Amino acid sequence: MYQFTDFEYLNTLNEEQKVAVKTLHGPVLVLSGAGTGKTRVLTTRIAHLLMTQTTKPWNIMAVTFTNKAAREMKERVSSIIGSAAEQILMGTFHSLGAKMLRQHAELVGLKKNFTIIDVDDQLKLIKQILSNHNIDEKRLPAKLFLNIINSWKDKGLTPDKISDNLTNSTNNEKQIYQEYQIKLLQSNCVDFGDLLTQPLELLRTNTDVLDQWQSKISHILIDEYQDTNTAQYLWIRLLCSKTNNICCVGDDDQSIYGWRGAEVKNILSFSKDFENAKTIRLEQNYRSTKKILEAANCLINKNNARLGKNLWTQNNGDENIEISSVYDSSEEAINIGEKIEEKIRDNKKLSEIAVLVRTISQMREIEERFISIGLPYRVVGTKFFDRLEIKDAIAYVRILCNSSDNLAFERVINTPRRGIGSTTIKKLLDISRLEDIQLFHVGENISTYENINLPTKDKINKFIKQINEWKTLKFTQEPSELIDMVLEETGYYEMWRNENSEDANTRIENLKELLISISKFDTLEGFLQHVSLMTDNETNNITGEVTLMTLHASKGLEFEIIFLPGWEEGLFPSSRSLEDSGDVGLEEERRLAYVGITRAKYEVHISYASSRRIHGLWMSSFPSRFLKELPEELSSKVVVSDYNLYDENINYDYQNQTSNPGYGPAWKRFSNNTNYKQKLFISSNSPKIKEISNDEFKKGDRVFHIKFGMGRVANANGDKLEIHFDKAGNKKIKSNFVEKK
DNA sequence: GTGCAGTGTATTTTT
DNA sequence: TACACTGCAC
Ligand SMILES: Nc1ncnc2c1ncn2[C@@H]1O[C@H](COP(=O)(O)OP(=O)(O)OP(=O)(O)O)[C@@H](O)[C@H]1O
Repeated sequence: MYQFTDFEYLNTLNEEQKVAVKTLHGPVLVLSGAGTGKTRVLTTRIAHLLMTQTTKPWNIMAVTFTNKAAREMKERVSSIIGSAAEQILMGTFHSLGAKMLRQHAELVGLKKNFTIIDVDDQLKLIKQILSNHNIDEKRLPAKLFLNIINSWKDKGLTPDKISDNLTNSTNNEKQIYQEYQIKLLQSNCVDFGDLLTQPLELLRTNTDVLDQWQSKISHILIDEYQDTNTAQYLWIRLLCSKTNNICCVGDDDQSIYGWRGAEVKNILSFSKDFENAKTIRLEQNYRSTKKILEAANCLINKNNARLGKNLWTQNNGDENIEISSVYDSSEEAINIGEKIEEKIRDNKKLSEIAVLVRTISQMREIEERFISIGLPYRVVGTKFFDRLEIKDAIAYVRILCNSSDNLAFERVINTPRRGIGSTTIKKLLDISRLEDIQLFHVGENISTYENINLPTKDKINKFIKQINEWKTLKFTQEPSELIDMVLEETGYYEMWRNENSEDANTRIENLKELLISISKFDTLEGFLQHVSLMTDNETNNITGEVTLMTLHASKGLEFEIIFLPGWEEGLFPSSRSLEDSGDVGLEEERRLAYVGITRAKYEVHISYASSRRIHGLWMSSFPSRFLKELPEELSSKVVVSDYNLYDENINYDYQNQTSNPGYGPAWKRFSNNTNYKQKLFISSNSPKIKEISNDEFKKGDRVFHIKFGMGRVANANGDKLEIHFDKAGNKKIKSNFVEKK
């Protein structure tokens, strides 16, 4: 027997956490709010399972939401138990699924070296199928089918399980799905959804495989359980049904992937799904200050579909949530930049500051601002591997590793230009489809086909010959050297060099960067298997950089200071979300806001702009309804510019947006507004809107503000004034926006 | 088969 | 705005 007192890592836990960690058998659910130490429970529990010798590292399967999270968890576990942590099966559902699938690939008709394709390739494949069916894409866009197929996969539905009442049979959805799967199989490819459905099918239809895995895995641990989908749920149910040793942690209020098939009901019905489950609720938040936590609780309380919880903290801190109203997105970026510079002067670490946005498109302007003021930053989740030149290069890797990969073949055959144009490619595709052979083999036997002219055949032969030569070199050459050679010999580098532009140079640099990441792998196959699942860029943040990312990507992370720009109706909550899913969509948006706020330890800075450019048009925007849902007494309002049109208390008809006064392109109204041109001048020419007025303000002064009218200075601190307005209440305003009266 | 001009449409979030 | 797609001239 062991003694609990021996395990000093348990001292870092509170009593409830200890219960969760020490319950080593049976189903355990830790359901609790943000920052209550759920992830810490999971990490410590893994260590405890090993320290108590309850099981072996290779018998543990731990599922995280991102690969990065898996890496971090592995690091933390090994800091407790040492290098044995390496042997734990740890990763995302997708990466673990891929692992299982590679082991048993032949059972589902794949080869071990199958390629994982991305959404772009999925779409290309569907487009090909639709055009074979003469389906008019204007009427039924490929995207529609993509969404349907993906959502079926999220539910773990293979084509044979699609019953007719699930489909709109006139659109042939089921048949398209079937053909899509056949094409994938022929290319020896899988998509992301397959990494869940195929392993599930594997376990469902092969009892010996199921047996083997059930005996292998003694304990399953899952983080962020609220964002699992049906396919994932079914998979882990099968895996753990023998031992029932499953421990899930999550928070129903942080479920933000419903649009991707995540089912909150998985976490809500855990104790029904797993008999004798122990449910543990943690209530102490260790991350945020009282004010932040209360504001977040108050907001999430507006959701109806939730369990509800008590959260408290001992962390004091007197910073209110700061809500800034700005004129437009450019001023917003400037403002964030200034605030961060202030933090630098206060000796805050840049690595403890993050800007969380709703949409990726918001990032650009902020990035540009950071660049122009020389502020170091990093973007999490931008996909290096999504760039055109990287995809081209990877397509070469793909065809060298898996010659069946039709999509890679198609991408590469005329890149760079070889004089094999769309007509020829169409002929090759037709042959491939009619004779049911891979494009590459069509190419290999090109001389036997009649309807292609000789010069073209020569070009194709030459291309195939090149590929085959490189394939033999795979065994002798370093992977990165080989790809460097491929890019040189194909003339791919040259194609960009000839362009001789700034853009082309960056592309060549990116390719060099790619070679560096390839060189970290022993084989091209190894690289390829990782690259399709890799999303987070590895940049370590030791130098100290501000982090810029989407709210979705921020899940599970924490920072001292958080900026949340773009809290405007339409953007956040996103109008698309409301249109598509109504109240359900709204509640998910609100959870997203909750996630955003609860990332902060000490400070939250929210901002909203009156005007934002959408599709190149200036649109006026109203403050997000979420602002009203934050407690008044916990927030401080800052008016950054006196040209902003609304404050967050404006009466706005959320149900019927177009009925609101002034709704529509802002230029309509602004064109009649003399301030408009003046404002444009200021925002485009002056890097900082900071013409400190010479007027000294002191407590008690009467002042006038263009929007809030008359008021009296309640507090003056340099150019920062706190003013009691006669009509508009208390506001924090910079002195250059008010006049002394 | 290639290149370019003109048109239309889209931005929600990701493994 | 910005990029993907189409149609046309060479
Ligand atoms: N018992 C504890 N005592 C002190 N600090 C703790 C304790 N448990 C966790 N923490 C700290 O609290 C913070 C939040 O922990 P953790 O990330 O595990 O929470 P979480 O519940 O997973 O949060 P979220 O749901 O927001 O992702 C971390 O900084 C962690 O180090």
